[in-house]
Amino acid sequence: MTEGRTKRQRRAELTADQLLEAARLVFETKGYQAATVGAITRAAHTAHGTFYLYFRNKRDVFSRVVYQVCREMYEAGDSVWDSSDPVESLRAAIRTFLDVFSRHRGLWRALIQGALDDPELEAMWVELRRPFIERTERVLEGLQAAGAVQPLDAAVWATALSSMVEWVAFTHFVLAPPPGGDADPDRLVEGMANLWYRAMFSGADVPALGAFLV
Amino acid sequence: MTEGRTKRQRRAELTADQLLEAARLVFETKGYQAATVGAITRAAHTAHGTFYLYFRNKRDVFSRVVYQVCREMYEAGDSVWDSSDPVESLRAAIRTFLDVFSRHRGLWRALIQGALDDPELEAMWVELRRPFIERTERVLEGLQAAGAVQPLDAAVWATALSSMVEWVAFTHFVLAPPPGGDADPDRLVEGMANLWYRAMFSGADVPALGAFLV
Amino acid sequence: MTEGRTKRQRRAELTADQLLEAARLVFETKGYQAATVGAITRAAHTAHGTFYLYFRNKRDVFSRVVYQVCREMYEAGDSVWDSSDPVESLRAAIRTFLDVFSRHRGLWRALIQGALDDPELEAMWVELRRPFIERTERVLEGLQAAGAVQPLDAAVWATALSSMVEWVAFTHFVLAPPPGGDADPDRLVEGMANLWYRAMFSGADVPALGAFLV
Amino acid sequence: MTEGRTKRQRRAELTADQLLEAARLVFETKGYQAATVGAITRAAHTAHGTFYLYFRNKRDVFSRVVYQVCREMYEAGDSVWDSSDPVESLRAAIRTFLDVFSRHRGLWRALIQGALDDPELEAMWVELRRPFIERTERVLEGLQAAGAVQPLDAAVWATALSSMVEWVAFTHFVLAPPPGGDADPDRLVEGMANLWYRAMFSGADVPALGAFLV
DNA sequence: GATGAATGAGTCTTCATTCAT
DNA sequence: CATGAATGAAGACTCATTCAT
Repeated sequence: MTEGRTKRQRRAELTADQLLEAARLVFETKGYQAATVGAITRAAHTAHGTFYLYFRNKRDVFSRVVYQVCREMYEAGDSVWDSSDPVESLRAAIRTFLDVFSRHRGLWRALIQGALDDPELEAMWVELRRPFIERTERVLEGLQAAGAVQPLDAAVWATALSSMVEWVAFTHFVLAPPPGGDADPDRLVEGMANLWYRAMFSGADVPALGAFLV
Repeated sequence: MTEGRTKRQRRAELTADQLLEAARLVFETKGYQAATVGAITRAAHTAHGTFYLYFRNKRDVFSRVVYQVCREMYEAGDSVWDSSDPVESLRAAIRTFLDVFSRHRGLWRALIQGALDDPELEAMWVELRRPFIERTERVLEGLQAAGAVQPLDAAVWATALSSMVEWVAFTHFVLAPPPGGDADPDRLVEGMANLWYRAMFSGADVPALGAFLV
Repeated sequence: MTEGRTKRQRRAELTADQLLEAARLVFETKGYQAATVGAITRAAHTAHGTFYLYFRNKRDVFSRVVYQVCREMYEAGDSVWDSSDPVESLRAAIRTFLDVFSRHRGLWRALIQGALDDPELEAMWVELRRPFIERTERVLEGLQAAGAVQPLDAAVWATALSSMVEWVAFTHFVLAPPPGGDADPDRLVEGMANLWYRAMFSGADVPALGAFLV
Repeated sequence: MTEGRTKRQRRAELTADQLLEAARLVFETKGYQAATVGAITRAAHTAHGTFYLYFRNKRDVFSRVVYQVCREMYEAGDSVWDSSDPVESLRAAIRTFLDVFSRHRGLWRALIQGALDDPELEAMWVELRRPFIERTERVLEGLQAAGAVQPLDAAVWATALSSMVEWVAFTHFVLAPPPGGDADPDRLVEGMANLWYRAMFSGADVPALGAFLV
């Protein structure tokens, strides 16, 4: 009896995994709106109706797919902050982010599509971004508390710097590259690490800006 | 004869304007995908078929609507760079951007939706962003040539700083604010101007970063 | 399990048959262009979407409907060629053709409409005609090889004679009869059989034609 | 005053001719259903509304276009029947028909489309065909009265022979040629002239047909 | 657990025709 | 005579979701 139930459970789990994996594939290649339940079940070699045994609807699978990937992303960022060289630390963090991001470019596109299509997905996405930003915020607060950087608005800076990396990644890896020049990831990493670094550790007084502006 | 033609032309222009305005309204409130030609003509008090007298299809109106707004945005940015106070210049530029942006939040949502839905809109959007970024790039190059800032990768920095402002604006004004804290535009402006400023004009040597990181 | 599947399959087959039959009816009465998927599903007591479960589109159903009828037509012609009386053989063949043709007059109209509307249907139609013509061609070649008829261009004759019967049938049974006199099928059969017969088995030398022509 | 009116009339006639010519072009290239009033006025460099000054609707222009061409066709057939060689006479008549036909293939397609689409056009077409058939009928009656051919049903034969040439022309010049063998017009002419000739002037007794049939 | 047949709402687009100028 | 702006009806096709087996 127990064995029977276990067998069933295993079958069910297998089916669920198939569907989830198929969904990821479909969302990745087609985006959120163009992905259909039919395409997912077809890719999972499952009957159409089976889908609704495991997921409430398209939104439901999607959020599970996204959740998985986000966790991976967040965890990837954990291991990088240990260098003693500050610039190298930043480089590594940014590079890791860009790596993971570009590996899932299709899914990112789908994520934005979904978030703009469905308020619940939007809320989910906002929630998923938060830990990333808050981690940065804590770093900045730490630096500040230690007197390593001049006073700054940690919350805003965290948002701004995170947004910067996120949106550069998006426009470079998700959008079709503009004709003429594809993105060089290394250059992006170097440039952003440098920017970030200087912003945090600057203290110089500088002359008026006006003269140099177009 | 001429009067007759002019009268007709004026009527036609009026109709076109009605449709364009109605389209803006509809895109702004419903987003790109949910906007239908029917909704637009209804809002414009026009027969359904009249739409196709002036626009090839949904994409066509949309790009015209977006084009209008983008021009407004770009031009709004032109008048700001004249202060002699560098930080104030930055503040003004960012504030202007956020202002215009938040006035068209619905349209921005629609723009991203459209760009992710339709490759041609995507291309258009990429093209619309470019002048903004290139303007920043020219500013950075000017500063560099004048020796006012340390050497930096102007192209990447321009992309990064533009992306930062754009994406902060998007996440704060387009996405539903997370429960708990709405964005304070002034604080965003202040924070980003400060960040930008320090990044550009920093020159300090700084201690190792590692110690302060979580 | 098997029973369940069979039951479902039977239901599905039934639905498909209903749709096919409804489609035949609709095409027959309305012609190709005026026939709509909506009319078909209404006639089949089916939801609109159900149609697309069994057919790709209008062309698809149509070609299946036509295919069915053409097979019937071709097979009807098989059994006739066994009389020992040559004229009677011809009569029977032509009469059979005219019979089947007039039973499906509406469909023939639709077939020509469809063929002139859609290149793929045109190709299908050309292909469906071929076996009819080629059968006649083989008959003519057989007669020639046996020395029963004088040398002739079998391919052209087969085309010409087939076209004759086909187009006479069309103009008499599909087109509205001209005011004044409906066609007498028997007379058509008799006349064409006679014509065909004489063409094949003539050998006489004849005087100049010119004198008798208007 | 009179001159003014005449000028106007000339202008009007010119416009009408432009429209008619444009219509012929459009029908010829697009067929009946796909031809639109818009396409015609565009080709005629005329305002859309101008069309309705000269024609009641699409059917109206179409029948005028077709009428023109049919007259040309009928007249082309007049000059051929004077050879003293009967076979050559037939050849010339058939060749002329095929020539004119193939020069207007597009219009023939449109004619059939129109006739099957619109009962009035159907009636017109039936009426246009009649003189062709009746001329043949009179020839056959003449031959019969002179004892040059054996008794035959002149009406049916005229219909049958006309249909033969007409439909062979249609399937060879209007329909896309089946892959493999395009039509050789000369061979068609020769074969049909031969067939027609033998049918009319045969008198031989022939053996049973059955043995040679597949 | 799994199946897959059935549903039906929802939108874009074309075009003949009218009529005020 | 000529213009061309406006009309609005009509139809194909997709797809999320349900439910009987």
